[in-house]
Amino acid sequence: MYNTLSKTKEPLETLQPGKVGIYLCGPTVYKPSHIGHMVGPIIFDSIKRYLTYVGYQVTWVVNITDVDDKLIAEASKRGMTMQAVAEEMTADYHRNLGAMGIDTIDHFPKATEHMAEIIDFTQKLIDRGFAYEAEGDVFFDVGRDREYGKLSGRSLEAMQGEGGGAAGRKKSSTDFALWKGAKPGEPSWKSPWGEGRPGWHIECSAMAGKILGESFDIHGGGLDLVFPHHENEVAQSECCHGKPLAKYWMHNGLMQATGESGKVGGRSRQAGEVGAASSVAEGDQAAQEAGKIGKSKGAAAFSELLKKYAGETIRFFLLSTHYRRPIDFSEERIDDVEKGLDQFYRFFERYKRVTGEDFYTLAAAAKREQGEFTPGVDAIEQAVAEHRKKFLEAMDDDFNTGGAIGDLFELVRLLNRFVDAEKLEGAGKSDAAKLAVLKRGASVMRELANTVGLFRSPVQKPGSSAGAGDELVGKLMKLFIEVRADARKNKNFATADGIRKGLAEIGVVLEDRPDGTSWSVQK
RNA sequence: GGCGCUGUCGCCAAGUGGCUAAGGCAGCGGAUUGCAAAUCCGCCACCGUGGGUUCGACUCCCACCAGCGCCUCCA
Repeated sequence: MYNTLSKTKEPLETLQPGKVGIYLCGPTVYKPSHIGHMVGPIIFDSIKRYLTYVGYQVTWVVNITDVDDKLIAEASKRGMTMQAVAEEMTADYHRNLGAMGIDTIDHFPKATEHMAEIIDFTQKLIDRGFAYEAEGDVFFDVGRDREYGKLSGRSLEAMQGEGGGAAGRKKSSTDFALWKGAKPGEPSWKSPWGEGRPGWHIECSAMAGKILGESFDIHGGGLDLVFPHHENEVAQSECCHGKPLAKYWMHNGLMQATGESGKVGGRSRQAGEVGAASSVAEGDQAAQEAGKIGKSKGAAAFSELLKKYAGETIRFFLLSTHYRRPIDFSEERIDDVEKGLDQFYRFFERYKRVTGEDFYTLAAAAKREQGEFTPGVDAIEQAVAEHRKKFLEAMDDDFNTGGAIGDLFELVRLLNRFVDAEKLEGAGKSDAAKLAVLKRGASVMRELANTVGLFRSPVQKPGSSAGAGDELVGKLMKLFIEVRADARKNKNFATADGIRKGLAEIGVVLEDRPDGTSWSVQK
């Protein structure tokens, strides 16, 4: 796996044998989550599943930052208490995770529920000389940390800023707040330094330390958090405990909003070479349109996206590329991915028609070593074994879900080909031995998909399900199909095609098979 | 300006110092079908540009070009 700290891939060697502790930076709950917030959770949900499959016992923590300047601002804007805003957005976040099938997170610590730990942590840093109080604020003294900058690869000299609003009280502009004194009317907690609230980074250090220990295995987050958030976490935690915070740092690429402004940005940059200063603002504006989702004003709430796409579609979309790579977000792209996904869903339906069994509840190996696949005499089993191997190799190489999914596609095609070649579909065909081969292949598919949290249950696509489950609709469709079958029998194809065409226009697709006609609702 | 990432088929996207550079979407041809749909088969890439290292590079190094991120509170 790739480690931001060393900038190389390293083998996973856990602190405790067989156990992995993961801390992922969660959201600051001041606004509804957008798709960018789902990237980390989806990736780490898959990583946890995979590591569990490989044989580790994984503890995964995602924090909820529910006290923050932005939250205070949002609360006053909406005339609510900070707590009410936080609760509303936390609920939104949980709904989104649920829709995504992310149910492997073990702990969701909240900053406001860990004030004692945060204050204690801050006090320790003061006691050890790494932090200082100034008029009710407490700052981390960056100058005291020799290793500061090791994660993000920055030198202190290179970082000069004006120090924000608290410049006057800081020893150095690079110092950051551990504790902020409260202004009148702001939510606050009692502390040795007066009423106040925690700074941005401290809650992660305090809660990670409490749940996972002073040192743990993997710390994750978006690439944009490397600096300053993670750098500061490292600084305060390692100065406080005198030992490494996390052994591995994993950072996911950011979701980008696509826009036609890419060219505009390029042009203004070229202009900037001539008149350096003047074009900066221009460039920034272009970046807002084409840049990452987090800064894009048009970032739709994730819950809106879920009205259009199934959670699994989004998951598949994100998993289809490598986690460290930035992804451009556009609905066309998700549409494409969804079409590919349909290939799997159709196979699962076909599987049921052929074997009479449900793919989703198919028994499969839960652990890697249990699944070692010994091919039988059929050539197809050789191929299944190879795909399993390739899939696992891809996942072993820095969780390459994109490559792994490619193998899944090859696996479906293999299985489809087998059904075709052996003519397993159709009335009266039930060669038990061949069916057993199919089942073994499908169970490998089941096993592999489980490792990344895919195809866990049948998906209802938004927009395509309207009425489909309705009993009356079912009866009507049955009637249509019978009438049409009659027409076909009498070679009255004009009528038959007319029915099919008419239904297609209202989004119902008929498929004629040797053993009958099936129907489904398209989006 | 500093630190870093990326550039592979029309679009998306794996991957490798040397045998056929995955896969998906789109497209084209075929099998199948009364016609479709679905499925299967086949076709569709001189790996940003220019140097260098090497017996050999798309893969390593350098330069350049293009796009992108971070540089104090965005996952």
